[in-house]
Amino acid sequence: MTEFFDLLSAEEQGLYVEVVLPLPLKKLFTYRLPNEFFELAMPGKRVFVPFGNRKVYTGIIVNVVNVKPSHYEALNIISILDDNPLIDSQTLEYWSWIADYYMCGLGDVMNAALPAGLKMASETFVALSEDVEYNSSDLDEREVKILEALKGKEKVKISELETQLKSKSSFLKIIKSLYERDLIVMFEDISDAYKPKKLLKIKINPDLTEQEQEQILNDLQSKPKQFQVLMSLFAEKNQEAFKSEITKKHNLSSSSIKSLLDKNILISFEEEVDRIKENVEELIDYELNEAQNNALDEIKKEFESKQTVLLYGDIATGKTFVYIQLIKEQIERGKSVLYLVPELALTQQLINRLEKYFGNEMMVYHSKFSKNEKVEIWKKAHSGELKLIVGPRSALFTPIQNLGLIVIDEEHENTYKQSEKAPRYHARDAAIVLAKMKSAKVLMGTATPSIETYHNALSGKYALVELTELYGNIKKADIRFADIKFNVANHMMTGILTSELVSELSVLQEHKHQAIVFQNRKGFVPMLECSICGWVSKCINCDIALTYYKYSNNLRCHYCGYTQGNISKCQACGNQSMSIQGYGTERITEEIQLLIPELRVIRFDQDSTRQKHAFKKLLHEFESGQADVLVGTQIVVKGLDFSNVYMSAVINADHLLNFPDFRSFERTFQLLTQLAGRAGRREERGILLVQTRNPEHDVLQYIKNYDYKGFYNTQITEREQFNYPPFSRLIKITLKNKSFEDLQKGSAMLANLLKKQLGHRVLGPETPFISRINNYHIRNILIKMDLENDKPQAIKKFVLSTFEYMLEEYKFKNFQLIPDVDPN
DNA sequence: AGCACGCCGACT
DNA sequence: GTCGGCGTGCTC
Repeated sequence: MTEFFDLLSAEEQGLYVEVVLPLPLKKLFTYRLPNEFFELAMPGKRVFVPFGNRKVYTGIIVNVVNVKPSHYEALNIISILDDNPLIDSQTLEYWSWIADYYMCGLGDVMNAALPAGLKMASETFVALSEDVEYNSSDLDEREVKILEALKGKEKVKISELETQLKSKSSFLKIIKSLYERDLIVMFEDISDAYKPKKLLKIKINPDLTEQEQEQILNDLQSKPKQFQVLMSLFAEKNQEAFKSEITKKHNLSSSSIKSLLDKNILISFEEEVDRIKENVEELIDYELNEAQNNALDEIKKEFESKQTVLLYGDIATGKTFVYIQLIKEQIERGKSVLYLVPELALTQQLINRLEKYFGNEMMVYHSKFSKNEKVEIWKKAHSGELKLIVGPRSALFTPIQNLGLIVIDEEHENTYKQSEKAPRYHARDAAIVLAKMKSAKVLMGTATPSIETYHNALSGKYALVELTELYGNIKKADIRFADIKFNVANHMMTGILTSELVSELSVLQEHKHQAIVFQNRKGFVPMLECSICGWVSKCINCDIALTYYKYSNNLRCHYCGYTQGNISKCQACGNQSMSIQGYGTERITEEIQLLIPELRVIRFDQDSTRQKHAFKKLLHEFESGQADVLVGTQIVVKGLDFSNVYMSAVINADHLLNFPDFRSFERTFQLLTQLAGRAGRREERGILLVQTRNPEHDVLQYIKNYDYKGFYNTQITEREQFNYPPFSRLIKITLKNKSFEDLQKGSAMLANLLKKQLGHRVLGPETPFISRINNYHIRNILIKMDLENDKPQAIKKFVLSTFEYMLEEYKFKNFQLIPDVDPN
């Protein structure tokens, strides 16, 4: 009786699943569960669901419920993709935390967390109808083109067809009309699902008796090629090998293999292989020095009572060796480790080193890996096979099992914060939350802690361990200032190079030294200015001066890519007196070259390293001594260890110091200290030469004296005084709109709405430094939340509901409102 | 995010 | 008059 009743109620109500979709939408979507899936449905499993009138997406079940949605008819799910949940409940909880804390949708988190190969979506395909016959004269030129393109093909992605034919927007209409005349068919298909890679293996037929084998060998005397194949297989383990490998190794032809297969002497079969090959070099060992050993012991002791430890150690104290030892111990205990690095491209040396210690148990999570490769790493992590994953912030989402420790190298790096797109998370902070959920430890290391982290370490929230003894014979660089003001006053400047820098550069070759020259990209880019009226060529879409490129002799916008060619004449006063202002790396390279022609100078920035291997090539060139000077942007500061660099130089420190941002001093300290660490790492003491108009500047003096603590003290006082982090939490709201007036009105309105409730916490709207990008005008509103008295989650909720309220208002529907929690 | 619909300007 | 641009709304 009860059974019958249950059945009836299931029939009446049905079972439903609430699903996250990998889209930037806030809500979950509810689907009906057909009877055959009742048993299989559970949170964490992936499902295929229809969405909109054609698309199919991969979603993840968040809840299984038995309440029928009241306002709409739920669609059925198409299928369940996993036998076991891909995402466990703890991970789902973690995702929700990120979504709530960073004010984005769960779908945004899902999108960031799952590799593309695990969230397949349908794509529209088109193909010719069967037995289609058409008369070209009945059709127009473009219709014929489409039909021609489809000829002989099973199916073509509609998006590919569109790009292939370079069609404009009438494309879809033509497709539609062809479809209505039954000339073509359209259907949805899942493209690019993960496919394991399979290779063909060959093996000596195990059914052959020994006598038969001998007989065959005898018979094959006259066929030396086939004989050779057989002999090489006998040498292999299990008398089997991958076909492609064995042909390569012994220079065999596949035709001789084929005849052996035909004769049934060999058999063939497919075997799944890893796409990611590990170059298992011989593992090596090392020994810690006394200081490192002490640090290690201290860290372990602190871990007994604290979750998070900050290892504050100067550059070149060998922090990496301490990490390695800790990782080893974790692995020995059956735990696994996540090792976060700021940017993989700049960490090659570290990765090579780690590979030597951990070989196959470690894997790098690289954004350049293909879809399928990423899925393989994911699966390996999921299965517990991997013990160490090294990667950038996104590696935080790999499903590593049995997590015991997260290492965050160069904790202060701002690349740990994702700002461009949701989820706008800070990997350092999110890692700490993850570790807490998994009862794992966190070790952060840096020579220049962020103010927030050091504050937490001093206040006892984190433990603090110091490592100050320099490794080997390394000496800290001598930091000197070259006074631009003095140079200018005494006519000693050559372009932008001070006499001090020139004289150092001119003796480089004589002393067989190398140098690194740094120029901040943001601070000073070359632009074209009229020397009579001061008019500057600006981008037509963005509020920003166009950057001048010498080699292509044109102007380009860094934000939208707009280019402009004809640039000899001032468009305001008409004079032919445009001159280059500002100095990019290109101009600096040129100036050095002009002054000291025999110096070999390499330029290293986003432009010169855009091509895939250009980066490595340039690095190698410099490393092997084929160049004397490396000129570059931020990229030269980080992680590059060149043993022969005697000097690093900064073209203009004032641009760094004066950058309008409460973190600009902190960043200057970090940058210059790191740069100093790049110079003179052998027996000889190197120098960091800083060009500035203000050598007496407090911050520069702290840098010169390597006095982080002194610097920290001034900073923390200032942060407290102006109520900046770590004494407050920030939410930056960016508003974007095409209409300038609407933006003005809307941003004022939002600020007022927020102020009504939050009062003095709300700052702005403010016009950012670059106030228009791609024809969108931009305003910022900043919310400072009090750390002690405010409830951040309540404020965030209020902010989001205010967004909704505002978007409901007429004219404000087309606003982009982008919240960024803990902005950089 | 994608996709359809519907409203306006510039062209065969 | 139509083509094709873009703003608006909706997706279980």
